[in-house]
Amino acid sequence: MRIDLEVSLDPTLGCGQAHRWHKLDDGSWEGVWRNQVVTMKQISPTSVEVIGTDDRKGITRYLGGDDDLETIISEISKRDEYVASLTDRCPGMRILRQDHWECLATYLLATNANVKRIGQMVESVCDHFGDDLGRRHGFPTPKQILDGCGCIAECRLGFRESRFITLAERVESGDIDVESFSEMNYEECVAALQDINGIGPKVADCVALFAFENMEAFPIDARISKVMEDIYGVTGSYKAVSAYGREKFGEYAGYAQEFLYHADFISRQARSRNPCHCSWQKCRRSA
DNA sequence: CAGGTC
DNA sequence: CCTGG
Repeated sequence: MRIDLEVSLDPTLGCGQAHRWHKLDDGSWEGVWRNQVVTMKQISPTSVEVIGTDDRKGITRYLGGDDDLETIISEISKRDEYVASLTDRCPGMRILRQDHWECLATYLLATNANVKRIGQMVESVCDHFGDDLGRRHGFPTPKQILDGCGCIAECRLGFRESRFITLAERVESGDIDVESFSEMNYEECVAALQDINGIGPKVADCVALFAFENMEAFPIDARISKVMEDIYGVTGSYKAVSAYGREKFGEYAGYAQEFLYHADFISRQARSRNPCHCSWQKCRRSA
């Protein structure tokens, strides 16, 4: 199935928003979406070939296809020159609309772990408890996790394990109604999320942005924290830096965050691959 | 020490 | 604090 949409899969699927997409040797992306093994391949800047589902509307929505990129980019660009300069470099990057439960449970595991390790933990949890889909496993429901939780130690979640089980219990019992979060505005949503053990301000912002469509959320992770200091000279508490981002970039601050994140990701990647960039700077300085 | 949280 | 790159 071919989808005509301005979207760039590499920065959208491969930069840490969601954790189940793997890039295959042929350049396509394989992941699991709604318990279907889905493959997406970039055909042109404005079209992708999707295999594994025929839900055109659903997958388009998942890819953030309902967002008007032109409006969003113009809005965040007029608020900041630096972000404006980044948007051209990364056309078609979008914010995903992830499954509510999967996103929440995944980001609960994301504390104090690097991207690679988050992916390992998530994949392990899926392999242990999720539906067998052939090549991959689905993301488990709360019930599947609780039914199989005797062997959860094998997933090696560390100190996140008990939080993960407790979350599954609270959702399964109805104590937490995940769907109710989508009715809330940003402040309410983040506050409700932070009532969950193991979820602080950073994870709450990520889930509010990537699952519950609060596009003004501005999550501050280690990378963005450095960017905010280096580019804008902003330091301080999580609350302060995040509020600065929301106020500066406005209702689409989450998109601004993704552009800042992606630009830093690319520049660090280039620096580590090309050490002579550093020596060039030294030469220049000594000259 | 790592995309934090208790 | 768990665990692993």
